[in-house]
Formats: sequence, C-alpha cells, structure tokens
Amino acid sequence: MFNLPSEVLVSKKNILEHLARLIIEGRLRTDEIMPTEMSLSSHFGVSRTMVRDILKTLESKGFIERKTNVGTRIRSIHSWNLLDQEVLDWSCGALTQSRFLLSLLELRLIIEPQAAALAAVRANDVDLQQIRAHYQRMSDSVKKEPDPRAILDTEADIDFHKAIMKASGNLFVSQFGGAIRAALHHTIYLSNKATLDVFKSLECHHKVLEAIENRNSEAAYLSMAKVLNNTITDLGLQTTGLIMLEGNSVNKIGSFPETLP
Amino acid sequence: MFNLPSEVLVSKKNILEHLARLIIEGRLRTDEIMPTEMSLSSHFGVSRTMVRDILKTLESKGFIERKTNVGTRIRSIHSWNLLDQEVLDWSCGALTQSRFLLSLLELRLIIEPQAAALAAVRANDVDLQQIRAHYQRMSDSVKKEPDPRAILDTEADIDFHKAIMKASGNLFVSQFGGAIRAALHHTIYLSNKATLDVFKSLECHHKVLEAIENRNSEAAYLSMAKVLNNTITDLGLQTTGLIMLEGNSVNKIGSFPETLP
DNA sequence: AAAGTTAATTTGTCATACAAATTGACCGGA
DNA sequence: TCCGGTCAATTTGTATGACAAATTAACTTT
Repeated sequence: MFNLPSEVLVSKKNILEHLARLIIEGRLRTDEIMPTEMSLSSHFGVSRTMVRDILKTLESKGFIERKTNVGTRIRSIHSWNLLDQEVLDWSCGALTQSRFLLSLLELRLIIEPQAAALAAVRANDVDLQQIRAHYQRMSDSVKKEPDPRAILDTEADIDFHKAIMKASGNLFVSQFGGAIRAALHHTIYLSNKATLDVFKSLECHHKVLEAIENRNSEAAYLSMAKVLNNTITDLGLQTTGLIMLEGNSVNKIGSFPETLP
Repeated sequence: MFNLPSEVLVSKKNILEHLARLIIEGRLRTDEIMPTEMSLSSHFGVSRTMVRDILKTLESKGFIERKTNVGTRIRSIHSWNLLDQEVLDWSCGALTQSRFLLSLLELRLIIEPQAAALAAVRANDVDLQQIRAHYQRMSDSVKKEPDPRAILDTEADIDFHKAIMKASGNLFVSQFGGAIRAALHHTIYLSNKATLDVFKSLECHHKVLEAIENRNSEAAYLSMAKVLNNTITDLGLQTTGLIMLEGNSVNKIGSFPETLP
C-alpha cells in the first residue's frame, strides 16, 4: 500500500506526491489513521525529520489532521484545499471522473464572466496591454499552423484568462489562476484535440478582448460566457442549474435536478 | 521590528501570528529578505526546528519563498493564499481598509447567488433539513431579544450560508466557507450593529430558504443577491461593475470606472 | 462497577552535526 | 580590462538521538 513504485527514486517530492495520490484516489479512506512517523520513516528509508516535513505539507493542503498520541487522520474531501495549485495538479491526474472537471468548469462559468465584466470597467492601460499581448500570442500560435488541426498555445490561453482576472481589480478573483490552468490542462488531456474548433475559440476570445477594450462590461460578460460554453460543449458535457445571461434575456441553463453524492 | 509584544508569551502560535501580521501590515515589504533561521531562533529563544516549522507554515500561506543560501524572501500580496481561513482572520484584523471588505463582498456576490441557484436544483433532503435548521437558529436568536437592537446569531448565519454552498453540489463552491465567515465577522466589526436591520435581514434569508425548498433556482438567486446587497448598503458601501439579475431584467450595477492601485 | 492512577504510545520540541546549493570573492590568463 | 574558473563562506535542507507533552488504555483501588 505504502510502497513507492519501484522505478521512482526515494525523494521528498516523490514521497509527498505518492501519499497525496493515495489520499486523492481514496486508497487511504477518510478517518483512517496513517502509520506513525517512525514507521513511515523506516518504511521509506528517510529520516523522521523529513517525514514530519512531508506530513506538514499534507496538513497544509487539508489532507490530514494530526493529534498527539492519536496519529495522523485522513480528512474528508470537503476539507481539502482544492484550489491549491499542487492539489489541483495531483487531482487532475487522479480524478479522471468527469464530476471533477465539471465542477471546475462550473466554477469558471461563475467567476470568469463577472471577472471580464469587472475588467471592462476597471482595467488600466497596462492591464489592457497585457491582455492584448496574450491574445496576440494565442493568435500567432494558430496562424503558424494553418491547417485545421492547429493547436492553441495553452500557456498563452491561460495567461489571457489570468490577465483578465487580475484586471478585475478584485484581490480574491485573482486567486483562481490555478483553477484555470488545471481546467485547461485537463480539458486538453480529455479532448482528442481534433474536436476542438480553435478558430471559433480564437474568435470568441477576440470578442472578449474587444468588449473589454470598449469598456462594455455586458458584452465582456456575454462573450466570456460563450468562450466557456464552447469548451463545455466541445467536450460533450453539459452544465445545469446556473443562472446566466444570454443575449438580452435571463436564461436558466438546463432544468434537470441532479443530486450528487 | 521582530520583537514580540512584551505581554504575549513566546509560543509557536504567537510567533507565527506575529510574523504573519508583520507581512500583512506591510512592515516587512515585498522582496525583502528575512533574518536567517539561526538569528530568528536566537531572537525568539526557540529552536531552529521550530523556526523552520513556522516558516514552513508561512510558506504554505504564500507569504514567503525560501532558497538555499539566499534566505526567505517576502512575496507580494498576489501570491498570498487569501482564501485560507487563517490568512483571512489575520487580514481582517490588520487590513481595516475597506478595499479588502469590498473585495470580499464582491466575491460573495459573485459566488453565493449562483450557489443558491444550484442548491435549489440539487439539494437533497438532508441538505434542505440542515439549511432550514440553521435558519431556525437565526430566527430563534432574534425572537429571544424582541427589542429593535436584536442581534443575529452570527454562527448560525455563517452555517446557513455554508450549508447552501455545500448543497450546491459543486466541490469548489464549498471552499468559500472561510470567506463567508471572515466577511461576516468583519461586517459586524465595522458596523455599529444599530445600523443593521436584523428583521429585514431575517426576512430575506427566509425567502432564500423558501426558494430553495420550492426548487425555484431563479428566486433563490435573486433573494440571495438581495441578502448580500442589503449588507452592502447597510454598511454604506457600494459595488460597481458586476452583472447581476434583478427582478426580470438584466441590471448593470453602477457604471463608474474605478481604477484600483 | 466506577473512579482515579499509572504506564505506554505518539506527536511535539530541542540540540547538534553534516550535506547540498548558491553566492561572491579571489585568482589567473588572454 | 574582461572573462572564466576555482574555492571558501553562508544559508537552507536533512539526519540523528534525546526528551517533553499529551492522550489513550490498562490497571488498581475503593
């Protein structure tokens, strides 16, 4: 159970990731007690100091809880720091279930259109410049490969969205950069790329850019929502229950009660 | 600078909080290098082990970055884990500037109406039961003190909102419990309580409850937005730039371009 | 059987030593 | 003068062994 895969060398990073995966994949179940620091130490062949260091990291991610003479108890998923960059990375590798990606896309659908709307009102010249620059990078990457299976520069895409969140002027909204990155990587991983219409995507991104530059917050909101909805439909997924604007009228997306575990 | 206030005893928790406050208050500026672990150890009169433990925590909050032979460098606010419970608590004490609270309320306005809408569609019986129970606690606390300066049970209020976020069925939305708690505590701290109309507030909360129980996601969205807007106006604040539904029509709240530092 | 006491276990803290990595100074040569 | 490389110093990272503190579980006593 606690054995590292034989091909990886024993290092702090590897042990940390290994334990994190055991928890995320559910092979260590909630409320279960992990082995003592001493036994982990001898098992992995590292010092207790290092084991404690690793456990402290896991604790800061919300994975475990430690008590004197009780040991380290696994905490439930509701306590995990899901927005932490590393947690997201590990989760994407482990939780291939679509519930995870759907939750992530839902979150983007809640945050990003509003971030775009705020950016349209608040972005300063530097912000605008950066957003445009990142768009340009996306655009360039497509034009370089003029065949229909062209691929968008993922990093440019991520930076574009992050720049908009930064331009929103809201300290908390800017915290979701990691979520964007994870969602995009996961999206690319799941899609067989051929199904993604990069030209349509690029055009939608351009509309977002224009709207923000024109200080049109409503258009910014709408076009950002379109960008995200495109991604969702391209993946063959569907969101339900969110209240979104669409065109000039209120639109209640979907109507199927869905109960989740 | 690094001296603890003389009245507090030297303990892990106190040193941690002290350093965190120094950073949050800006007395340790971005990119500045902190003293070495050794000197901190002798300064505070604790072992280097404990200093490292504390620094590791600060690192996990995004406050500092450590490099061999360089030392520990203070990171900018954009790297801080603002949604972390402790970071929020410390920040509320330190950053009394209204920008912080306004960002927090804006975040709630983005997340919570959507969470309520999702809850209306997805909540199961247990969820509904809990939401109602928390509302009941709020209601009881008001009725106990039937004078006009009655005070709402803050913890019940927090639990009510958290229960709704949990009922949204979205893993990430449930992560904002800490933000709610901080916002409410900060709100109560800033308001002189007399200005808060608890009866109106209670009534609005009841409408949220009803809407969710009736599976009416649009009404849930609208009434939750009202709850939050009441809070904002009660504090004499104003949000600008968000795209919200209001009644049956799209409403672009505010229109003043606001550039933030 | 209940309550209090003791012993054992496990995490928390300490002290010391050495390893690894990075910087910066020093030195040599073209 | 400038470039390059070597070497030493500094600082964080890891290892080890010991003891403190806290909590559980067993045990004893009434």
